[in-house]
Amino acid sequence: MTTASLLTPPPLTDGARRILDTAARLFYSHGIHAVGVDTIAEESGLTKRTLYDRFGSKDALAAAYLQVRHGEWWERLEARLADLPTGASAQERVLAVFDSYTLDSASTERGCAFVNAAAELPAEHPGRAVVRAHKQAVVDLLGELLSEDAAPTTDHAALAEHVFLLLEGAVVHRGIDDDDHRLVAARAMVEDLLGEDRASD
Amino acid sequence: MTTASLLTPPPLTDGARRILDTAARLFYSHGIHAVGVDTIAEESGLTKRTLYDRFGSKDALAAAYLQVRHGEWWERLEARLADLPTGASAQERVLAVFDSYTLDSASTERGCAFVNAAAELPAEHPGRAVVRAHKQAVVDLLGELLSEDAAPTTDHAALAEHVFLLLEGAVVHRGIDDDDHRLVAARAMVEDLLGEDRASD
DNA sequence: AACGAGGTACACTGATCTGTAAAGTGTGTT
DNA sequence: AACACACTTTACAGATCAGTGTACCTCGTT
Repeated sequence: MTTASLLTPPPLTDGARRILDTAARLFYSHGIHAVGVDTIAEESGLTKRTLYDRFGSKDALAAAYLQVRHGEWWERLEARLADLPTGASAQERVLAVFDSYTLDSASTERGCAFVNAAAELPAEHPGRAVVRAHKQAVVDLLGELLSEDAAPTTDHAALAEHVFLLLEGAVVHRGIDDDDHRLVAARAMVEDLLGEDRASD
Repeated sequence: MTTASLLTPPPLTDGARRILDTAARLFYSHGIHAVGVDTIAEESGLTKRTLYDRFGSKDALAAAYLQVRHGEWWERLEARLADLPTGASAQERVLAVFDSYTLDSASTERGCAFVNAAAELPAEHPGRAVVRAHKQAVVDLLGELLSEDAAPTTDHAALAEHVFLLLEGAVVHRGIDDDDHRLVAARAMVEDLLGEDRASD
């Protein structure tokens, strides 16, 4: 409930939507501090006045950007999960999370949008709450995927944290390295990790 | 050689040192974009003129900040490794890397300085090369620590990558969460990981 | 005594930053 | 006809940004 409202942007007018999409693209590629509101207005084909009428402040726009980013990520992942054959194992479903990064390289070129935002936003910025909510949602999702068919003896929460940290490390370095080799490597690690788990069934 | 020069700042005058120390503190706490050169000059008790005479540009100063940051991190870690009893296992030595984060909380409050910098710096910024060199040095170090007494059957490089990703994920989230619980958890995961490895000797 | 190096003081440039003021246009609804 | 709404245009405020020019001071070295 709290999380849902934190991760869902308010209803938007057409113009606001265009501003937000433009802001999302620019914020992700160049960072939030590096992009001015004038640039956003200009590139979206709307005016700064509209931007402020709709969003109130650059900080609020940045927070909305993170909400949009979460929404897109979540949708892409759910679509990928839905595409799996019925009865897909927990392992296959968790690996689909990694694939959603390696296969959509354009949207991961600069690493994790949420980590990047947290890196440059002060503690009191409204976007930081969105970042925390997003990360909590990812951990929770991994926990749910793992609890569906895993052995009752395994600690699903701990395993989810392990997979989560591998994922985070790999995605972050996707933004530092020039390629996705760490994502591929992390995927293999998780495959091993969950393979061993299943072997102990 | 290349790496060493990338990670070592040039010799500095006393004033330059004070400017750099001040910049390091402010850049880490608030981000590079968020801190102006006027603030750095003022807080270091020197003038902006001196800053530019010594460093030439803010970009160069930011790159030097990352070099200093790496140097301090490396020294702290070497001291911690030197404090270990002689004949300490690879596991103990790798875990010391994690301890260097959990036990020096002030310098990790905002997560990984290098990841944070990469998040806000454009691809062509000189600091990015320092970030990559630093991360390479960390992976290499882990690989060396692990190869010292591990079983010959294990793939040290792959194990080092695994530990590295857990470390990276945990340190990054140290800057997002309010506590170091993920660092503690990651340390335990590595303990397990290397424990199993030793059990297969 | 001369000189260079490190540093100070301070005014300044030109650009860019977030945010606001004021007045007006077009469209659809009641 | 009246009104709300989304949005426009132009202009501006006030701050801050990185970076420079110039003149001067104080050392230690030669």
